[in-house]
Amino acid sequence: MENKTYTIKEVAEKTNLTIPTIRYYETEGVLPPVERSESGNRVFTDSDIGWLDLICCLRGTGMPIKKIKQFVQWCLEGDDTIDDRIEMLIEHGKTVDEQLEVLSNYKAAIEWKINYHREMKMQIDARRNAVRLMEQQDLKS
Amino acid sequence: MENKTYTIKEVAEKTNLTIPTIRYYETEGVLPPVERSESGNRVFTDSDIGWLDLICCLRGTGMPIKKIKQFVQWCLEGDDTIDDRIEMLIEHGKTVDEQLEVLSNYKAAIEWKINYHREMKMQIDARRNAVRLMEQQDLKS
DNA sequence: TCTTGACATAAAGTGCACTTTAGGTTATAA
DNA sequence: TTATAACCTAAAGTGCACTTTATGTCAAGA
Repeated sequence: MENKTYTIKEVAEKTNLTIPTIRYYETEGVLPPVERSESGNRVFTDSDIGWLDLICCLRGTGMPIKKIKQFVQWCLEGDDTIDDRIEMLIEHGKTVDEQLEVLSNYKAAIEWKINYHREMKMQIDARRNAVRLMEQQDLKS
Repeated sequence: MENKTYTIKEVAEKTNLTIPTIRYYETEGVLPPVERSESGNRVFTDSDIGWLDLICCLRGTGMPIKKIKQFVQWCLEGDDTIDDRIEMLIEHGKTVDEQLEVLSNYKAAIEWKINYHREMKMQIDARRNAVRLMEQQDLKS
């Protein structure tokens, strides 16, 4: 289960990234260099998929590519960068907390809007029914 | 408190948008046309600020400008669009729920990473201390 | 009266994160 | 053996949401 390798297509399916995006991440240095077969094709390992999962996590929480690259480079540089890495993660975690708060406030505002519109709709329907009833009255007379 | 008017600068401060962004929203038709003074300057009301708050809420939850424009246009068209508006808000609300879930999963992953790195740091420090102690031993001998 | 600051417009520019295109190599299957 | 599919690179293109620039008007204070 550990030494399995994957083609770029398989990795794309596993990570929900497109093939060009994965290549782009590697050429940008966000994804560390991937092993190659004799013919030059990328041969991905579970470790590479791990890096991509990390990249997705950081991207999905709004971290720019450049900063992710910085973090990954620190990881590759080794022990001396451990404090920098921890600090970056903690700082980033705080921004994610902020995003969560902002987002749930917006969510509440949207719910409020929905209810407001629903009440509006009730009134509109009531008015239409009233008009319809009046028209029926007119027909009868 | 209701008939107060504002300059574009004041609105920018109130909404945390830049002046060009507010103008951009109006020219794009996302913000309904704002009243003008005799000299052609925009004169904002609380209602305009309300629109901008809505726009910020929808933008901040990932709705593209075009769709916001659609929603605002529906609002201006009146009663007949009430069902469309409610449907859009409900659908959008669902995507916000998804965003919240994804984001809190990512947040958990980051916390996990932080702890992982902290444990790593403990080991690195322990190893460094061990080396330091051994060097002191060497000096004594 | 003149200058300063806040406003205006139209059009071009920017930054980011990909995506698309064009052209080429390699391995398997009919 | 030839065609097809999966991979490759380098470079140009795209889409979105603004932002910047260039140029001009207008009202108020020195």
